[in-house]
Amino acid sequence: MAAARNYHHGNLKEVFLKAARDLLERDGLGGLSLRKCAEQVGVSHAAPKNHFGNMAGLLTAMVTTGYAELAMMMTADANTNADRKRRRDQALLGYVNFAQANPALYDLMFSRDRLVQDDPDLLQQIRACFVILADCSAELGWHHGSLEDKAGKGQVAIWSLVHGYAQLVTAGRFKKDNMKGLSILDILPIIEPDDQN
Amino acid sequence: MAAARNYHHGNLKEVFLKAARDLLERDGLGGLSLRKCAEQVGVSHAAPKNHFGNMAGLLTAMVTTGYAELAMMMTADANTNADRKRRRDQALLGYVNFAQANPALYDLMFSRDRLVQDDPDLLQQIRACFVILADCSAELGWHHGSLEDKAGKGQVAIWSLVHGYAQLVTAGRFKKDNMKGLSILDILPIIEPDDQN
DNA sequence: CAGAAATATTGACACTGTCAATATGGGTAA
DNA sequence: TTACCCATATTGACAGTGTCAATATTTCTG
Repeated sequence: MAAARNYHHGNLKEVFLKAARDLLERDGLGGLSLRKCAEQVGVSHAAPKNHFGNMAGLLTAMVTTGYAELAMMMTADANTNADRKRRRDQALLGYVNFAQANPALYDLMFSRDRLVQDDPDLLQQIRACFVILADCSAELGWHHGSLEDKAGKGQVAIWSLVHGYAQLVTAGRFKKDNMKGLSILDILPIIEPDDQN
Repeated sequence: MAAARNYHHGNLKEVFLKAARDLLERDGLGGLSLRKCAEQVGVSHAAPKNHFGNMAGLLTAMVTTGYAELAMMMTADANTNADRKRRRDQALLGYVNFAQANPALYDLMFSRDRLVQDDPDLLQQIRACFVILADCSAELGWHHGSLEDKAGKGQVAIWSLVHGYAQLVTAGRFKKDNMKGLSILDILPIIEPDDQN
């Protein structure tokens, strides 16, 4: 069933995905190629066609697993009965940790081309991540606007903030002295300014 | 001086850059190739080597002009003697407008690979943009922390927020009913919550 | 056990970036 | 003007790429 033999590799799809992610993080998207992955795994250059169709299919599969892992990183400590604020902080820290651990994949996860944007699995994983983030924005201390307005603005705001922070920090854009060492939780108070006034 | 003839095109660099940007926005980064640009401009496939060295050089030149245009979009109305808050809003709107007008280039501007990251011109243009953004964060209504801390946090926060918003909105991630139609200024009040309490 | 389906290989093709060698023409100094 | 240098453009070649059709091998199924 799960035997790695000559023909019929057995679990080529998983092994190929892992090799592709390693190569992506090592050499960047420009250094990733189907043929290099195939060589690394030890199969012929056309083997991935059966599992991924084409390059866009491979990248989409990689990104889909990325969103699944991102959701796991955000909910790693969710089973502990901590209060909402603590769980929210854990989710945001997990989000940034994922981006820092997989910077090239994280970039690819927000690419407009190269992916099969309407892939059902991909869309589902994206939605799952957004649901977690939206929950994080539920109790932002906003003071005006209807409930619906506050919800929409809060979701846009927290997603923009954490995504922008994650991408910029992994890109090395925060290197000035007064910016170094700041975590997402340090700049999060802009969303809850009345916290300890 | 600026004559487009057979040999010695005259202003090939500019024309090539424009063709590359058109192709980038039309077909995405994956659809951009030196040879297509060369064909479009009407020169041989190796002509760009003299001006850009290699593909990374071309992309770096494109991104550098992108940052220059971004700075212009942010300061378009700066000469009018409007108050600081109005200038700040104009800068943020200009930022998002640039991203929406050049989504593929904007993505490339934050790519970690494919660019010559230590190019002096590129670094200078990035710095120029950041200075404008940092100025926008100068009067955020934060209530605790030292002046230095507030400055660093404010810069990280506003850059993260506007970059995240720009990339997510151009990626089409804000399509839910309660998120549609929100501009960067709609979610900016999270930074100035005491505004109209 | 036989045929079907899944999976992997081989070979080919057009396209890509890059480089060396060559050709062309503009700029400059004699 | 003339002769030369140098910037610029072309040509040709090469290895590497994704993709596809045709074929081979293995597993699954009735």
